[in-house]
Amino acid sequence: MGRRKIEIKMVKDTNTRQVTFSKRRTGLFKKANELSILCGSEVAIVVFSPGNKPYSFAHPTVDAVVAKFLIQNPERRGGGDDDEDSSDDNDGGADPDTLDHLFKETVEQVRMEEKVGAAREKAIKEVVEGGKKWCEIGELSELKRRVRERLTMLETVESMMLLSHEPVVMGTTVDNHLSKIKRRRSMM
Amino acid sequence: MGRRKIEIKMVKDTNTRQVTFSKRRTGLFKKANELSILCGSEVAIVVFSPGNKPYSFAHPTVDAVVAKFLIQNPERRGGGDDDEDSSDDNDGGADPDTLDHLFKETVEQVRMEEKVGAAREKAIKEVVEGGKKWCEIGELSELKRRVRERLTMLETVESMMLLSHEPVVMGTTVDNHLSKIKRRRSMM
DNA sequence: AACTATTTATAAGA
DNA sequence: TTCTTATAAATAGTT
Repeated sequence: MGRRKIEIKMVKDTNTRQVTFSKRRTGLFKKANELSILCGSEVAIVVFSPGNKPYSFAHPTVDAVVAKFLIQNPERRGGGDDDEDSSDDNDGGADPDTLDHLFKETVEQVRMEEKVGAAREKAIKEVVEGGKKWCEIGELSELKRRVRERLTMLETVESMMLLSHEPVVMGTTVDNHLSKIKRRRSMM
Repeated sequence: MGRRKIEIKMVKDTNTRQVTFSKRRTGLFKKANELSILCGSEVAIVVFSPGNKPYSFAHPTVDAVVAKFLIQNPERRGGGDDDEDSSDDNDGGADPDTLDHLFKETVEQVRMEEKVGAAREKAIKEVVEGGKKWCEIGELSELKRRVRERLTMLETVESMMLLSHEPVVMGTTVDNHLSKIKRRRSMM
């Protein structure tokens, strides 16, 4: 697509490589934009330049699209390189905004978290194994505090769920539920 | 780029839209592949077809690239639509595999988790606010158990870090550290 | 950053 | 869906 045909292999000259990156990244994002408009599809692209600067294009958002992807593909884990995805043939969507879907989504998001958590553990292990000195333990305590908070939150939600098995008046707020819980607890 | 020029706007005919999607998705992934080879860059693309099927291309992996992106861009949160990223001009890389970098990465990963956690909370709240019935509380307990496990892990790691302030013999394993910790605890 | 000679992607059509 | 092909678009090398 230029004065000459080029082979698709690493461009050696650093300068040329950077220029190629710029031009092609622009082209790629333009194509992605057209695709999202023409077909109304959600798209997310993340790419790092040769100098390791991050660039992204997304519609509506990297986070939204990637989260949706990870949720729909929970069992794609551990795999390898380059991947084209999606099983096979005729386009059938995921289930819509059913309650069941919401719950599954929730569970999958937690699984996702766990994955990230595992990566963090690995990183920490590597550091500790290397026998490095460490001086930011204060930050770790902060993390612990946050995890504890989340545990509390989970327990609260659990209570809320239990309550929601009762008939609930439409428009009832979370706060209402919470005060119900508190009342129950104070009765114990 | 075809027999006629087309306007970039939603293709109305469902069939044509699906065909356009297929062709353009292929083209987009091809371009992404070329970019990653020519410039040695990491790339990840996630896109949903008009029928909501997920497709992805990545080098080396969607997870790896996206995680790296989220880690490097912790403060891009809350934002809106279409985005091109990266501040401005000349390509300067992120810091290499320093210890400090590892720690930051770790902390950012936890932040990422929290974000996902927040999304989950939101989903749960929506369901509970809607006053829906729920029957899978068993799953929630499972989540609680996992969070508790993580808290334990964090505490262990903290101890390991404290120990690692001592001179450590190269080749010392995590298990060695753990037994040291256990010994200390039994002495308290 | 611009400029073009070329190569490449792709809209229609089969 | 896959292939063909006329044409639009992207881009490699150059300035």
